[in-house]
This record gives sequence, C-alpha cells and structure tokens, in this order.
Amino acid sequence: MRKLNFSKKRDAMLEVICSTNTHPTAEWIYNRLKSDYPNLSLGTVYRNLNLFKEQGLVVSVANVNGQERFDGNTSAHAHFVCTKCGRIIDVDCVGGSKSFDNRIASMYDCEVDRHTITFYGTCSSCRHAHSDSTADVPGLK
Amino acid sequence: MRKLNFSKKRDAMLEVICSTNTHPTAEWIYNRLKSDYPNLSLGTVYRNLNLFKEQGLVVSVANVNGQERFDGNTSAHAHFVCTKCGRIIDVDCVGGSKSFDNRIASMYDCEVDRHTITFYGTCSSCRHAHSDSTADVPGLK
DNA sequence: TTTAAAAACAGTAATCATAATTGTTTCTGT
DNA sequence: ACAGAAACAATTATGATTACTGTTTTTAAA
Repeated sequence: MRKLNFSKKRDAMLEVICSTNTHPTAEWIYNRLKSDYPNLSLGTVYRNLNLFKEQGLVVSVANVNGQERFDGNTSAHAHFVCTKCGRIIDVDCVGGSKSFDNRIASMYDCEVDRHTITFYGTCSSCRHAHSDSTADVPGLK
Repeated sequence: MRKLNFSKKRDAMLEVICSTNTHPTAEWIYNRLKSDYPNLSLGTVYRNLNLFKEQGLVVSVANVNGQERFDGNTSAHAHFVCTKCGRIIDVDCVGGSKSFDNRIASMYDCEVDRHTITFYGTCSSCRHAHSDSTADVPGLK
C-alpha cells in the first residue's frame, strides 16, 4: 500500500467525515470545508476519499440517488436508508459479525473482506412528515 | 400505481432478466436483446428497469463500478460481489428474514420495505486466477 | 372495425457524478 | 538546501443515466 504524506486538507476531510453521522456525499464534505479551505478542489475530495477507502479509514455504505455515501465509523454496523429523504441512519443491533464472512468464504471458496447490511424504507421523520427536517441530509436534490 | 400497457420489448426484457443469474447491468440487457430487437433503444431499457423496480418485479442489488446491477429473483437472498471482476453471486444461506425488518422498524420508528445483505471480496475464479473466465460478467471495463 | 386517448418507443441531447490530466506547489528525508 | 515524491487546483473528459420530442403501438370503447 502506498505511503501517504501529511496533508492539511486530507486531515480536515477525515476529521469532517469522522465527526458526523450523516454519511455524507463527496459534495457535502466539499461544501463543509470550502469556507475553511477556500481553494479546496472537488477533485481533491474525490481523490482523498478513494485513498481513505484503500486504507480502510472510511467505508462506502450505500449509493443513494446516484451518489456514493461514506462513513468514517468503520466498526461493523448496519444502516437504514430512507428512500424518501435519503437520510442514512446507523443500526447497531444487527449483524456485523465476522463469522458471517467466514461462513460465506468457506462455502463459496472466496475471500470475504467485509459485508454490508442495509435496510430500505421510510424514516421516522418522513412518516410523520410534519416539518421538513431534512436540513442536514446529504445528497438531497 | 400506474397501469401498464402490454409491450413486446418490455416482456423480453423481463424474460432476459429473470432467466439469468448474472445480475446484469442495463447495457448487458440491451446487448442481449438488440439482435432480436434491432431498433431497441438503451433509453427504453433504463425506463423499463425503473418501471420494474417500481412494480417490484426486479430489484437493484448493487452498484458495481458505477453501474447498477439488477436481479429478477426477488426472493430474499444475499449477494457476494467480487471487487476484482465485478461478478455477483447469489448467497442463499443467510439473512432474508422479515423478522429483521420488523425489529428495525419498531426500534427506529420507521417503515422497512426490504433489506440487502452484501458481501465483498475476491471470488473463487479471481483467487485461482488461472484463466480469465470473466466472459459473461456484466459491467466489465 | 374504426378511432381517439394513452402508453411505448427511437433517437438524440442534456445532466451530473466521478475520473483523468497537467502543471504547480508543498512535504519529507537526506 | 535540495531532490524526489506526493498533494493540489483547475480544467477537461468520461460514462452512466435521464429528459425531451416526434412517431408508432396498444388499448378500450364506440
């Protein structure tokens, strides 16, 4: 694996990703940082996200409306995706065991690196849809 | 839900999707059919795929290298995605229970329509990589 | 069976997320 | 300080998917 130099912007990116639980898009991260780093480039965000994935610092949890969604919390946990508003919620009570992976590996003679468990449906906010509380949901049209 | 007219091409699409276990891309379906339907349009394939999803006739199982992958087998089952060759393999021995969904629904006060369980790793063929047996894998670059 | 409205379609152009390229700047170890 | 590596911005390119427009098929009812 490649050796990485230090980089202020990359650090800031990781900081942003790890301190939110909104499972942001590339663009959300970009918008978050461009006030602090006015000459940040979207290309840099994409490139660093790929590096983070390579290094296992960040995982891709879903693709919602054509946009990849990332998570800095790499501990094994599932996700719920609201198909109405695009919100992604952590689900900590199910799956996430390595024993799944091992079972599949031996059954199918393959190497299993990881697995994802993702639920799809309508979130609490959207069900009770009183107020449009989608302010902080990344990837909204 | 919308009322659908009959359509030869749409029928053929569904037939193709349901009689393969390769979890094809839109383009793979298009290429499969264009010998029988020389004036089939890729736009038609995309439009009908979206209709199939709406109607629950087909599910989207993964997004591999930026391409959506479909499955005409809508019975609950998991998938293994080879990150080397893009192959997707059915995994029939895990998950798929509605009780998961119900548990999440009550815990998070949400409506759960479905869930996906997806394993990522290196498939048998790619591990033993003697021959390039990726002939029928959709979505290969 | 005409016939008119609705839906499906081809062909094409437009979008939009992401990737690649290029030339410049910043690190980092020596 | 300096040379090579990595990071970066800016721009351009790519490629999957969607939207649009005018034409053809399908449908159901007269």
